[in-house]
Amino acid sequence: MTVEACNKQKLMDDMDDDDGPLVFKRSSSSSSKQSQSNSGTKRSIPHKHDQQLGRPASNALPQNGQNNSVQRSKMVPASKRPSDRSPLLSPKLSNSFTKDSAVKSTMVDSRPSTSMRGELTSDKRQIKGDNSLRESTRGLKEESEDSEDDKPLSARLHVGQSKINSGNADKGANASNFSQTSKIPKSEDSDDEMPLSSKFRVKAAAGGSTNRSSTSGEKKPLVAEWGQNGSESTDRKSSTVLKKRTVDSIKPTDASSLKRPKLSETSTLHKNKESSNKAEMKEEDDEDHVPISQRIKKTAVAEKKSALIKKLTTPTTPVTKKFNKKPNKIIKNSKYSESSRVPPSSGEGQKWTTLVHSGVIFPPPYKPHGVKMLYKGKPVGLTPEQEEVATMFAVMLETEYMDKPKFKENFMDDWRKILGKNHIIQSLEHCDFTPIYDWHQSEKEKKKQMTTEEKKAQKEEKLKQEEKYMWAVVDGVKEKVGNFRVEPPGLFRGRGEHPKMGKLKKRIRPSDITINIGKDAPIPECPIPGQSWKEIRHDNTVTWLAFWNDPINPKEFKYVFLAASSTLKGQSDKEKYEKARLLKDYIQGIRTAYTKDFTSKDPTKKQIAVATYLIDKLALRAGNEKDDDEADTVGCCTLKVENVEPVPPNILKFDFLGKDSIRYQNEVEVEVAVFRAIQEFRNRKKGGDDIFDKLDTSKLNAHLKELMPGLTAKVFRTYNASITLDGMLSRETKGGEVAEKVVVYQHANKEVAIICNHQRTVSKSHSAQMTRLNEKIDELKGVLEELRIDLARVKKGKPPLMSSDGKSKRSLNPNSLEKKISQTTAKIEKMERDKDTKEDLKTVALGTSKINYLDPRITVAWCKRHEVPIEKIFNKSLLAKFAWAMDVDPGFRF
DNA sequence: AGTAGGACTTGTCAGGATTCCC
DNA sequence: GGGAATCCTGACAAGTCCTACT
Repeated sequence: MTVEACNKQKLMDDMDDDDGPLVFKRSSSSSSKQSQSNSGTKRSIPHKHDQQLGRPASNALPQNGQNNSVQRSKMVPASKRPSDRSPLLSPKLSNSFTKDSAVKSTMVDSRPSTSMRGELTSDKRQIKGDNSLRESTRGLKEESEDSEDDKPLSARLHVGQSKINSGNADKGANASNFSQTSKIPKSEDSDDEMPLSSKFRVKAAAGGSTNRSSTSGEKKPLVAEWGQNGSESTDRKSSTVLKKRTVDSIKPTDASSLKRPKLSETSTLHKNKESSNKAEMKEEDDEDHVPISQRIKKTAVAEKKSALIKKLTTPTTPVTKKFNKKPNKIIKNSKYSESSRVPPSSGEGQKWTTLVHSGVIFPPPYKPHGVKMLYKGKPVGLTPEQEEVATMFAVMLETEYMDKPKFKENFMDDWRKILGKNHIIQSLEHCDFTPIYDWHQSEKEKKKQMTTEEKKAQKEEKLKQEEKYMWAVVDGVKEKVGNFRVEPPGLFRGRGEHPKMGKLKKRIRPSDITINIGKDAPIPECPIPGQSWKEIRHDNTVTWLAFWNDPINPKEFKYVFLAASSTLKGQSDKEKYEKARLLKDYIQGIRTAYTKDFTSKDPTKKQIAVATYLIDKLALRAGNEKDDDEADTVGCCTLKVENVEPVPPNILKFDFLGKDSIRYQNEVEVEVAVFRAIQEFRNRKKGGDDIFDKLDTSKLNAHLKELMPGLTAKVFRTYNASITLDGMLSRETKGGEVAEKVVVYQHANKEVAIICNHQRTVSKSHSAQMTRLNEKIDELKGVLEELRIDLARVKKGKPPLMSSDGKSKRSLNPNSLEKKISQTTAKIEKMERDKDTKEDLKTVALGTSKINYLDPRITVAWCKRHEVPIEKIFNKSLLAKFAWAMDVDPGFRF
């Protein structure tokens, strides 16, 4: 533990120094999704002529070089229209500024300067901006929404949040702890545990952290209804009945079970769950005034930490399985004897003891179609091998890749190798792939036209062929395999401006594949006669079942792993969240330490401090070094001078391409010390030079590990995401319908997605869908108006109005009319909610954070507390993936 | 200490499956 | 019943981070 004790006065001084406001601005530029040079340019609709490639009519494509996707987000009706919601709940509404406004909002750190969290947290921020502007724009809902859509995700949240905290100021409660050590358990609602980016909303409602005790949900824990592990799962379909191991059973030493031994009990005593939960809740109620982290007995905390530390440094001791809740599959008279099983991760990095599987399945060999493409207008015959590659290109005619010279160049280079030097085809310019494209389209159409029976038969046939590859037996437990299909050959579709896009991804053969399997297991038969596997290994320290070298980048690998629902994956998932939870106990000290180092004389220390601050505050990725043959993207450690522009007095403007070439744009007001440090790091450097020249991810992570065992840069992302969800759910869930609670969840989920910059392309049909919705709403409003008139007339004894087609309507009694009116009103409200939600989420991808960053136990516990069926939040595959989290205590807090 | 290799997680999208609505 | 909307899943690209080697 190298976090040094912090001198309180020194901190205060630092704080005074940096006492300026934190500003989060929206940038005025358009969509933050990607930023390729040609981004946003709608492609014209050529047909055969424009590039001689025979490209048919095409649609405009999204900016990151990928096709638009259909609307994917799950629409959950909002409980209220955004305009009716508290502005505190709606970033969008609270920031109704016009598109062109350069600085949309400003947050001020209004915290008393005596706050210990001081310059780090900036937790009490206020809108500095012009009230009248705010007022005047409040009415411009539609415009503001539109303008919001043009904002980078990263900026949206900050802006949105800015209004949320107008100066509540109960910081500093933990000040006395602050200087002691970096790992002081503290109040769960302490701002120190909140992501810096979302702190300012802390304590928006009184007793925010304690509302878990106030819901009726506790009376009837849903877990009982869901079943023990919540995963009904595909597993049941399996022909062989095997035993399902649970994560808890594997990891009896798990931190959380140490922390709350009761949980395990609860899960075992299934029938008594209700009462036991009640009892637990009562206990929690009694302790409501005590922060959760302090409720845990100190020894338990110590144990938890030491357990984790141990896990992180030494292999876990094998422990006999303690519980075996609701085994999904049990092999009758199995050869997989239970006694022989050892929990994964036991022994020296051992992940399994026995492993049986059937290897991988290969795509079918290429079937030539014989359709001739044109070269200089004349049909050209191609060998099947040449035709196969031509077809790969032809089917991509309608994609944005056709606008990328690099793609075409790489394709042509590789195709030429197959065509041979003296082939008639010498230049892509003169190629017309339309005949092949058309053939492909007609094949697609034929497939579409197949009858349901034919489709079903085909599906069954496929399933029959694949069934045996779909499963592995790990330590006697049947588990789903993730990606058992070998990738078919194709053209590499690198994202962004990947230098290798368009290159031929050659066909993978058995001789390319290394199989990993248990020593005593039968070696999978090679599915292609006459060929054999490259190598057979029996390495039980890894979880992969097979791998081959990436044909595009031969020094990299493609692995076959178990599916996300497998115990092995679940276990590592749980460990990930436990590590992030542990960070909660250290975060205060870590922030103290890096704040101190903002002004360090040691340049490396100083860079580490500033980088850690950015990772903590903005949830940036670590930023590993990249080769020249990869897309030019950056993360924190690889930020270039040109990616961060300091704007005095203390604003940093970020603009860079991150993972998947997704653009990150954000303007953030930072500590003055950080601002100065960044200015200094940029001094005497060119635009393309690294800001953090003394730093790389290994140095940064090595440093982080000194602060907390197992801490790496990415843990901050998990931590920030999960603590944000936990906090928001806790603060913002009020009573009401399930649908309203689901909206609260969506809202929290959305904020996390914004923090993590999880974007998606707007669906092609979005605007059409919105138009249709508006039309329907208008229509219903017309109906409503008519009903009201009829009611008034009927009450006066007059007949109802004529219907729109001029016929007279049946006279209804007032009661029926009133009923109709309320039904129609409800329908309109629902549609308005749907519309708002749809608009709200058109550029935000909620799924990624749900799958990767949000501790599922937060969600499960919240569902239990508020009687929200978990199926409203998790789909079938998430339920399977998070089976390990399903029996969490309703009182669980991250 | 630096680097490459290796193993695993995170991320977006396409397209199939399912549901909704007329 | 059929088409559109929506949901879900798999594919596979692109990250992170650990470890072993030099």
